[in-house]
Amino acid sequence: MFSKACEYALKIMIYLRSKGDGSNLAGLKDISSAIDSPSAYTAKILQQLVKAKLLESLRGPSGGFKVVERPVTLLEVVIAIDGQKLVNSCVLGLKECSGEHPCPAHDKFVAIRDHLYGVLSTTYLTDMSGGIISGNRFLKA
Amino acid sequence: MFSKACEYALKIMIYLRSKGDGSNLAGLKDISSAIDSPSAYTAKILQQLVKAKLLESLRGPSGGFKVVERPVTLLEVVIAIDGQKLVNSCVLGLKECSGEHPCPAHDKFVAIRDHLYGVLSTTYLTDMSGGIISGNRFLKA
DNA sequence: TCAATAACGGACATTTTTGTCCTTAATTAT
DNA sequence: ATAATTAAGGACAAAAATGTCCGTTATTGA
Repeated sequence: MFSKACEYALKIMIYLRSKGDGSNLAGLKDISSAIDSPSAYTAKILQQLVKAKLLESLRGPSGGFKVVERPVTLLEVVIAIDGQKLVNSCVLGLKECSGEHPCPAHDKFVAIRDHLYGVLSTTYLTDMSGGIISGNRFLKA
Repeated sequence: MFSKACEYALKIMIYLRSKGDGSNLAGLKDISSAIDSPSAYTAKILQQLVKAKLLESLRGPSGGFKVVERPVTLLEVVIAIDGQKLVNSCVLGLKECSGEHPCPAHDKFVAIRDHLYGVLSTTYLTDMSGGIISGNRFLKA
């Protein structure tokens, strides 16, 4: 469904939000250990999230990453890493698939896609971070 | 959502069903041109579908492929190529994600997954092939 | 000022997925 | 029988995704 990179990105964002909104930074090692991801690869994803303006970073000792102030949806994270394809492109891979020129699965999957889009676009990081803080949801095995 | 191979597989199956149930075979060249896929790669996928007992093949002149007699769902095709992961594994990639040990997105995605599973398991190739036969659904651009 | 720390960024390595090529085996029609 | 046709299957190639390494840059605190 999501690429590995996108799975990591979602976990990163949820984890960082669970650390609080304020000046509460987390560094690479902290993050990759919290979400159980390869550290160097995680660094690349953090960079992408900073470029996408979903994270802010500070260098130097006591530096790290934090989520931007405004509310962030899961959809923004997914699009930042995997692009629009999950939500836009034809499930059968047709270049052009629309009401005018539909693939055989078009209608059935419009409904699924709408459902997915609805969840991703209305679920905020804060909706996910509560369970992490209270300890009954998990970001690693 | 689906791998490229799985997209091809779904198109192959829908196309072959649209050719009729009987002794009406289609060969590799016919198929790969109908669904606009690389021929040699398509041959590999056809082999997988034969092994999965979703297709039968006949060699020699006037040979080719046809769908097995019984009704086949989209889910069977997806599982034959992409395995169980789309329907089973955690969207955030947790090894173990369940009601006992859920990821933060667990509940929201159970609903999406159920929706997807429902469509895949109740949609048959015949439901998709009608539009191809009548010419108002398409398998290539 | 200097050393330590942490993000940045480029190059490289590995693995998986996608795609190609070519030989072999089976079948049909001549 | 033989030639033509078609699927089967192995080996290889290219591309994309995932993952690693290492030097550079910015910042902090001593």
